[in-house]
Amino acid sequence: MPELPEVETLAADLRPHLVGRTVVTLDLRFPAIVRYPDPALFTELVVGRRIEGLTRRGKYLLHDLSPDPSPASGGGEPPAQGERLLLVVHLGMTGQWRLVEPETPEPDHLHAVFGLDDGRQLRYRDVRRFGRLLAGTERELVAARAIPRLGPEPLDPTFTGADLYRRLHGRRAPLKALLLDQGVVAGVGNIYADEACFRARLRPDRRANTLSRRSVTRLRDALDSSLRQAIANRGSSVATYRDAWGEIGGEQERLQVYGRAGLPCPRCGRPLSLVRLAGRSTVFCRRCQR
DNA sequence: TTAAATTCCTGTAAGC
DNA sequence: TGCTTACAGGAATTTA
Repeated sequence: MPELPEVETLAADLRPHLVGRTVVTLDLRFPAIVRYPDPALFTELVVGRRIEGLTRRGKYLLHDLSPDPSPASGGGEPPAQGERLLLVVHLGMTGQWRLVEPETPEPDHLHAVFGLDDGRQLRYRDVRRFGRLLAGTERELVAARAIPRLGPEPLDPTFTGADLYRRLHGRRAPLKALLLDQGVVAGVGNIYADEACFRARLRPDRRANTLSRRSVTRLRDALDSSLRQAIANRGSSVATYRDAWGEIGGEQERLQVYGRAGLPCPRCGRPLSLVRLAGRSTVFCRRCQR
């Protein structure tokens, strides 16, 4: 599933190809994949705009669009904070965002095709349709609750153990449930929540309010190293994740606990346990994680 | 406000 | 072989 490292890989790969391109056509095969605004308005907002930037926030891909459909050369002042016009893509579980030549055969479950001014196509494909497309200004999307308030970026150097501790203390939910809460920290999903808990040697079912400051600092560092290693390996392809070129990542072979229930713990060799937590399968070592 | 449960969605695999 | 069932899970929504 696409989590922070997978979305980061997509953004970095696509950025040099997309920045400067203009969206000239949009073929919405499954209009309900557009969650905001309505599909007609979405099309109106996106078609004719130039893509001026591509960034990631949490698990969201943010495409900055030119403020004017037919921008005068030279450009004006950059938009005020919150006024950036964005094309937003969230991949959900099985979403794929690919840049292809137009003659590339069409796969099943293709929901949107964006034609670019260089002839290539940006295709949104999503078997389970948990993903979504949105467009609007940053301010508008948040005000309309089309995008939730997101917690800090775990790889931001200003995100400290003390910061995470403040967000966890007083919460009685299991640690894992809070790591999955995008309002606590953005971009972490089931894979890297389990990996970070293992690295930090913390049981994922520990009540968050029982964690010491020291443990939470270890957890912050574990999140950082798990996510950075995954980015270095171009993400995990555990199910249907593919990069912008349709290729798989390399991190799935290096995961220490996710998907390895019953297999030996990489640290102590005892079989890894499987439990259900926050509605998610959760794998951890009963001996190494306390 | 918080926590837990429910819902959406379809391919895959297990069981009979 | 063919059918049924459980399972995978991000996050919005609902319930307590």
